[in-house]
Amino acid sequence: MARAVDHAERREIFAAAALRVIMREGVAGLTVRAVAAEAGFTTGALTHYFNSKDQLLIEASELSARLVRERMERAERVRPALEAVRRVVALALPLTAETRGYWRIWLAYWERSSYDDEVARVMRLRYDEWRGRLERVLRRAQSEAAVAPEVDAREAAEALIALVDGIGVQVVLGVSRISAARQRAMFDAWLDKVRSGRAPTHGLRRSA
Amino acid sequence: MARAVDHAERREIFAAAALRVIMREGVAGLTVRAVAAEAGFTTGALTHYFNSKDQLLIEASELSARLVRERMERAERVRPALEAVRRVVALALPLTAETRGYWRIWLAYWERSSYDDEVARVMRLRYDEWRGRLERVLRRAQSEAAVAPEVDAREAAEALIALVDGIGVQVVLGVSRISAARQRAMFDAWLDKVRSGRAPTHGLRRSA
DNA sequence: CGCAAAACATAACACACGTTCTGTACATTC
DNA sequence: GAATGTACAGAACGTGTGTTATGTTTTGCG
Repeated sequence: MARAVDHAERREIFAAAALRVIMREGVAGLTVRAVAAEAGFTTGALTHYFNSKDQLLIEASELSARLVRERMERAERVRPALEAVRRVVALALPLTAETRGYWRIWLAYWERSSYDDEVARVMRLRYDEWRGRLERVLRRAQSEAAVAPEVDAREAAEALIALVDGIGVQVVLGVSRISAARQRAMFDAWLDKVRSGRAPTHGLRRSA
Repeated sequence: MARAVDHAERREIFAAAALRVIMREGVAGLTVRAVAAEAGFTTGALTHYFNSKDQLLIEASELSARLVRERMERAERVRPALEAVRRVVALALPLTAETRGYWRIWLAYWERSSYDDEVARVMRLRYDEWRGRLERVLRRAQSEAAVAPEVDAREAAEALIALVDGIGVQVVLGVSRISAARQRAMFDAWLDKVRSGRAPTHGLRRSA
């Protein structure tokens, strides 16, 4: 036997390269040759770790999820809960260049999932996780009386996802330069609808 | 000379076929052979009317816009203006199977526009038209005192577009079965924020 | 009619793609 | 230090692609 390299690590290198290719040229530009070159290898190396392009596509998607998950979980634990809602959503909004890159990737996966069942299945898992996270933190905010008790947490989470997705799309398309401030304002307007009067979270402003 | 067929009509036949192919298999499945077969012709016929695939892609996009524009313009003229807002948005929401088909097409064009400059240019025009329409009808509603005067029509239009896009994405992905009723409820909740108190449009409920 | 141009069909072309196959350097185990 | 399987490189293969080139039918006009 002979093994000097970490198998999982190499796979992640290729997955990360795939994400960069998608950011630059879309899923249509995602070829095994392009990914291999981006990673600094040849197709022979890539096929040694992935025996199909579909596997690579899925693994890249899972990498992108893993990259944000840790930060999301940290933001979710913040107290008070209403501030956690703010931080979690702030991580999802395309406020930074990095997040805008992720939005381009997600848009690509959305398109593909509309006719690729395997990708659709993975996307569904991602959304369940995302909705669950929002639902959880909204419920916590309710228990702290920061969100009105008559609000249905599940429906609120779905509405919030729709808002965030809508903002993400417009920013990626560049159809209207929605500034970071405007993104926050749109989110705050939504949050105001949902909040109960006696929330003690006033004056808490986050950085960019 | 010899011409028995309407040139523009034939082009539209191919453009419509392209839309159907995109609906069924995404932009990745949009091949000149597939479109020609879908239209009941061969590639020779297609190239007689379009000398590049990109031209076909753009023309198909313009067809999809034209198909909804007429209905949009009709809905926009409805009075009172607040009801026009409702109808225009209802046309955009993925309430029917037909509209859901269009959403799949638009999603495909979004993805492509993130790395194809020509498609991005066309998409930008579409969005300007769409935002302009919403802005116009919202302003009219303001002049009828159905929307609060302090609302910025442009910003409100952008927020509304984000909401509609977000709903559209979730429905196309099928990540959460947002019913037609829920879609309307989400829109109504948004509209309530924007309305002034003395709007005379209560009790007016549209059909599905 | 005759003929020229339009409206197609069909085939060929060059290329890029995912996949597979073959070859080779190298680290590890005996 | 040979043996052996890993980690790659690089080329080849078959297929599907957009485009182009070459036919064949159809249609209007003098």
